[in-house]
Amino acid sequence: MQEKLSARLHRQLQTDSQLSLSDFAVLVCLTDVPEESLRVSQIATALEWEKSRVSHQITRMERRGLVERVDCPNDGRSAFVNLTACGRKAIEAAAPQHVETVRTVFLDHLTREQLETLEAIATKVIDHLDAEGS
Amino acid sequence: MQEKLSARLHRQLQTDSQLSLSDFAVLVCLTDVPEESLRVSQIATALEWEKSRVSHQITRMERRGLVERVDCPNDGRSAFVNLTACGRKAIEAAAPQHVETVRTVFLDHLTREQLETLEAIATKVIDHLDAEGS
DNA sequence: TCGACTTAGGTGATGTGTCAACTATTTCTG
DNA sequence: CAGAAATAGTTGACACATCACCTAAGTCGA
Repeated sequence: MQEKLSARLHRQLQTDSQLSLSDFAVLVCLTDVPEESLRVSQIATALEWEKSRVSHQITRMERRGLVERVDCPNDGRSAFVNLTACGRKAIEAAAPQHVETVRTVFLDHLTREQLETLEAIATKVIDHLDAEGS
Repeated sequence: MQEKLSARLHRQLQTDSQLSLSDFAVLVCLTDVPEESLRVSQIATALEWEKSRVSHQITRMERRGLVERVDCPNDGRSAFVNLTACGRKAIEAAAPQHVETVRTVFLDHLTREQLETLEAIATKVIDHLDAEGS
């Protein structure tokens, strides 16, 4: 189910908005903060991605003009990732349709009880995975 | 949950047996038939993978000696994929530990009811995805 | 203040997955 | 039977993920 769902959501986002789920995830992070700017490590923490994964992803997104890297003046090691106008436009255009798709291919098929059970499962399994140190 | 689970299972399989989940899936297909041999398209159907994905995967596995390609005498277009001794050894070594990991990181945390609910959810969602033709 | 350690991030190799285009071989049909 | 269409599989380009390793910059104790 999970593989088919991801594939379906990925295809929808890609077709309708030329964004991947990874692009979308990063853009959501950035739009979630008022400055529309985060350091690489903050994105990594938020998404639970490796820093190298974030770095590669940002490189690709920068190439397409969705975000831009800006050196941090306080700390010469860090780099800020800023949302560009193009990136903001992209996610604003993509989000409503994406949310709608999540509903129609997934949420709408679940009863409230089923959703609650799934949430309980996920919480339990994730807690255990996190506890054992991955 | 799903991402963390896949990551965890992948890491276990990779670390303990030098196999990826994809390798494992292909090997399972092959060991499931008495001849230990399938055509590319049969693997694609069984795993619901694109034929191109299968082809790439087989190329990589062939390079490592897990499987081998054999031309089909009846149909010049087809190719058989055969399990090698090395491949059989690999999956026999990997399977018990992998199954055990699936239990300890996932199944053991679910009650019978939760498992049944999850199954119902998956069936419903998958049926719908399949029905809409993608 | 000097050197060890840590932290932030980037890079290249390799494996993985998708798409579009391609070759070669049936197979079907007029 | 000739040519169109379907089928089997491969390939190359690119996006994505992980790993191991690297650099540069800050931090901190002797």
